[in-house]
Amino acid sequence: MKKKFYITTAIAYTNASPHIGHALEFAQADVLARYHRNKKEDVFFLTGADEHGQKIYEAAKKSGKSPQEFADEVSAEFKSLCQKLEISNDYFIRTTDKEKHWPGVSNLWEKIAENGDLEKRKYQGLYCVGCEEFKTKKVLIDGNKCPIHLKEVEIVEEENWFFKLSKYSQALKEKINSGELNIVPESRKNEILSLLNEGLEDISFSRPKEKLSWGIPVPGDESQIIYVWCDALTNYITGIGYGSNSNELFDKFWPADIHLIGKDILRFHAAIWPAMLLSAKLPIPKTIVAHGFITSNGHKMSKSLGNVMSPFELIEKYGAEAVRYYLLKEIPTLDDGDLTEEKLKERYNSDLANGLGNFAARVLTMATKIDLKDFQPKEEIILKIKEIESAVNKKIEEFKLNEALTAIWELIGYGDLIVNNEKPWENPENKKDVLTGLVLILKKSAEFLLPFLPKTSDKILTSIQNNQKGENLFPRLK
RNA sequence: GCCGGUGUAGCUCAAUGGUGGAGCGGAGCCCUCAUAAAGCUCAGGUUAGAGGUUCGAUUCCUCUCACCGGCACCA
Repeated sequence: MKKKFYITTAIAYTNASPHIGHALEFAQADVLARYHRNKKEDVFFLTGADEHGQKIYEAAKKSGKSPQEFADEVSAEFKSLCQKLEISNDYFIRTTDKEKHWPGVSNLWEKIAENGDLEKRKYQGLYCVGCEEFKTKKVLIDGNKCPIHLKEVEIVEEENWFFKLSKYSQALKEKINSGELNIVPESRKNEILSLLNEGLEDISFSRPKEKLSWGIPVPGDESQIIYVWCDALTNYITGIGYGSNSNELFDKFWPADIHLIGKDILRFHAAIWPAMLLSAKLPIPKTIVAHGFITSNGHKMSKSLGNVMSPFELIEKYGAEAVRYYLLKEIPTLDDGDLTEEKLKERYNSDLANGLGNFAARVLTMATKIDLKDFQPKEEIILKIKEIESAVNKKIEEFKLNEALTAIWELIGYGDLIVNNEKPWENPENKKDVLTGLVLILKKSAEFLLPFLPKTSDKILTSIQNNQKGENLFPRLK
């Protein structure tokens, strides 16, 4: 039986257009999905959009649209980004999908309720009338003033459904310690463990309809709307059919092998989500991978700093493959990384134009001039390729995609060196064994690169197959 | 405040209890199959600072400084 592999990204919150950070997460998940597909595993790759919540409701109102129209438009942008970045997702789940998503959320809610883990309680909070929302003590000025309105907050009571998260602190700790729930990287795992050591508190799982109008109603309690966590996190199972009339995909793919997320939402994925599943008596995900953020010139990207980069613009200007390459190579997979257009150009020229592109051109130019049938590459080359292959696989499985790329480029550099040392152009007929080796190196490089740069790899492999030089893969940038 | 992490060549980072490495950028040399690409050589860096353990530490311990992250209803 074929091994299955189910990977998800976080679903994007559609209160604003995609930014480069979304592109990073898409690209990383895409590499893993393609890698496992190439290993002939049965892969399902899910991404999607979180389209509920008061923020979206208000953003829609501001732009004079209905919340659904607004969500449709922004979601379309995310779908378009996926396409332009060559993301190979199998489905795009939307939380406003009443057919695909809502029934599963209601279903899961009921399962959790059946287990006695939902309870209606009075929630007492510090409320700012100006903001129309509750504030935590931490953000208040002088302990009682709203930081935006500088007015004293009021103590307001409202009713919420609460999820008894506290029950699950110990169970989660055991699952994480035993490795049943794996959290990558180690430092993030330790953060979660220390959080669990302090003990989790129950959390509210719904809001009164007056406070949160845009969302899924609580089953059996029309006065309340399901709050974001219970709604959004559930996408990971509704995206593969949980709660629908066909459980085929769900039965096959759940639990997720990897939830790839940003480090900012780790707590929700490492604590709340598994606790919900435990309560509902469903299997918990196997691995949660938290990636870092992109800075620009060392600064966090923000609209006020004016250093926000549009992924669409970068793709338009440099091509999807170049953007993918930069995100995957220059941003360490599990850490923060920096992106500027200047660095992107530098990387493009040094690695793609002068490295891969030029190597492909010089090898193909020589190789296509002569007939290479029946020649064998040297043993040494075959060994080198094997060594690189196992390094690449190991790095990918450790989620160090940038280091996997470094290994592939070591192979390209090895090939360049052979060309210089052997000078096959001087007497091609007597150097057929050398050229055969070089073609093999190029072919293998392209194969290893398939998950990272699918289009480029295809072009190289096609050129080799057709024995044609093909187009200039990455023209040098000025 | 509490907990954790990091601090190595201009930049990004790797490594080891015993004469400090790679990639990129920069300088020089050289070849010409190739996208004026590739290859070779060069950076004299007190491995943040101070102290300790040790025959010997950059790698172990302590302290100081700097920076970063976590400490729950912002998704």
